[in-house]
Amino acid sequence: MGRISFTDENGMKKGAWSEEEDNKLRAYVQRYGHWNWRQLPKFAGVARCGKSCRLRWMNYLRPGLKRGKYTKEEEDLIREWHDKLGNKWSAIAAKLPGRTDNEIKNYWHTQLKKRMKKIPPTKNPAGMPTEDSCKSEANQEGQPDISHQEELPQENVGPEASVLQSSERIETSITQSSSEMSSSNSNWVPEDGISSWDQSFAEVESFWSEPFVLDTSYNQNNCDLSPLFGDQEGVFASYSSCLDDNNDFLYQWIEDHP
DNA sequence: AAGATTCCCAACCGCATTTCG
DNA sequence: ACGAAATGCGGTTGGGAATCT
Repeated sequence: MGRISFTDENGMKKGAWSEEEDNKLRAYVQRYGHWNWRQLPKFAGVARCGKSCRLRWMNYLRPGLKRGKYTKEEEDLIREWHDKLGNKWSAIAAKLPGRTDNEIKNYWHTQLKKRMKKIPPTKNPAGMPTEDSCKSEANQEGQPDISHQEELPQENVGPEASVLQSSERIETSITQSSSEMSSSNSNWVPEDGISSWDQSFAEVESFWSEPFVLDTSYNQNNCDLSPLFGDQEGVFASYSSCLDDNNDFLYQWIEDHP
């Protein structure tokens, strides 16, 4: 399914993603995170714009995504939260782990919207604001949008905490943590004590200039980077391990705080 | 069997918001 | 404080698959 792929006037590929492109993007993001979507496609060896890569990762390649039919519970949740929040798809998606905003949006338009015509809208039990009032109230007087009100536990310290402090958006934290770890939080130091990211980056620069080689033996929890980085492997291994831990933590936290 | 229509969903686009220098 | 760049969000579109006639 999807659109026929083609190359635009800037040499950027558009339309449906090929398996090869998916593999390149997946392998790259799983190893190094999305430190900068704009630059990422260049390093990942994908002829796509950053925006397109981000979308593909978020909606299709990201680990932990559920696919297929919606359960009754999920359907009820969507109805309930759409009632409260309106078309705040990303906020609704945050309530359904494993589902993307795009997916929920599509589901709403193709399934629930039709059915809602048959079923009268559910009465708002707690007098929650309607879509419109929610919108206006949330944006007044500097109040954060309701979709961004979740906060993470205070007791978090260390690299994770500094990342989390930089973002109050839980749903953003899930997917953005790795990029912030490296780009926004540039003072973060890998566990092995190597303090200069730039230095390390420069030392392995040859990697970036080499054509991308898909490592099919890649294992998220046990990736052997030695063929690529030699002695620098530790930098990236600890970096990627930190990213994984951070993501796991966030996913777990969301599970525990529906 | 084949053409028409509808459904579904991946992907694009434009705008808003956030971040950074 | 300001502007540019990066990122995120929601609406819309395009096209393959499924269904209907």
